[in-house]
Amino acid sequence: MVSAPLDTIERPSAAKERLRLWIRLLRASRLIEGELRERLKRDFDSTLPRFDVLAALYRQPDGMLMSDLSRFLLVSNGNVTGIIERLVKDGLVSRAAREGDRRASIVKLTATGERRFTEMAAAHETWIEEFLGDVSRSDAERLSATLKTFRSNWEDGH
Amino acid sequence: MVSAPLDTIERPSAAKERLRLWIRLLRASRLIEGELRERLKRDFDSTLPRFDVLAALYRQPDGMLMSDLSRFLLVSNGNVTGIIERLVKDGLVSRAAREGDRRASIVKLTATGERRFTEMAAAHETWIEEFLGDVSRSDAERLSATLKTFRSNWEDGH
DNA sequence: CTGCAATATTTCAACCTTGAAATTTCATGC
DNA sequence: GCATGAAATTTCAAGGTTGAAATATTGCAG
Repeated sequence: MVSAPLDTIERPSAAKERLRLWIRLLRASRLIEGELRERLKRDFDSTLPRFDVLAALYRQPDGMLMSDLSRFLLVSNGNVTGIIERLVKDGLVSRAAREGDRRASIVKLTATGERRFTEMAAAHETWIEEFLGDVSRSDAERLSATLKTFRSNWEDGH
Repeated sequence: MVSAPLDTIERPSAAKERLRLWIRLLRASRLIEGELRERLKRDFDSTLPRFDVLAALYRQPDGMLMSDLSRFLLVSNGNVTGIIERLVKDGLVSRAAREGDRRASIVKLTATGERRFTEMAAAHETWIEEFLGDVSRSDAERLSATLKTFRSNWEDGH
């Protein structure tokens, strides 16, 4: 037993590789998020959290509960309260008590909100294409699959 | 010319694939960030932004300027001001005017800060291994390489 | 019915974040 | 010397974020 396993000598451990991955993942998201934030502000006088809420509601024409939204977006309840408040004030979202349950509110896009969102979504798509256009289709598929697996495993255990 | 190109019929366009990639990237970072935030709070009564600053300073024993920090961490100047304020109050970071230039402050870890950071960093590594342990070494390497390429291309153009 | 746990949301303090304006200090051309 | 622009940082308002405590409503066991 003179030598350690090859893995620990000849290249970074798998753990180090995963740590490096996390750091790059974080930096990439921050770069992209920062750029998106800037453009949403510039072109639509809006924000990323608002965009996320609109996107979630767009997929659910029958509306969502506040708690549905916070679960789906991975943010706290109190957070959603504030964001919805502003979207309602801007006329992009409507809010009504759920039939027969005055605790729950059902939140929907208004017609204006829907129109506004489709504009934002179109711009968003071209921006992402601008940012990630250099990633080949096969890389995108592989990466995407890895991240999906990660998330499934994660959510099963938590 | 009866049929469109195969790409557009048989599977999502490369652009859609990249959009999907972005969404998964974002969700993965948020899941991990959320979990890290929770544990840093629970075990060290600290936060992710503070951890990031300590990590940056740990790599630069001679200290950094406020502006170095904000550039490296991809956050605004004003942001760094507040975080450093709290770290100084907690005794983890020291601050002094740069020799011969009273505009600039050089920020360093204190001995306490260095000790504290190494504890946090050790925990951080085991957490990341817990989160990403299911990602194989080769997947980690591939993903990491793709993200690195993306970032290089990005930073060249901006 | 009535009390009490569960559910849905809001409130609040503390912190993070940005971008723009203000402040302080430095460097340089005249 | 000195104005004046550049550089480094701070300040500030507006918004995003969390987690814990408070509020309001519902459902249900007895």
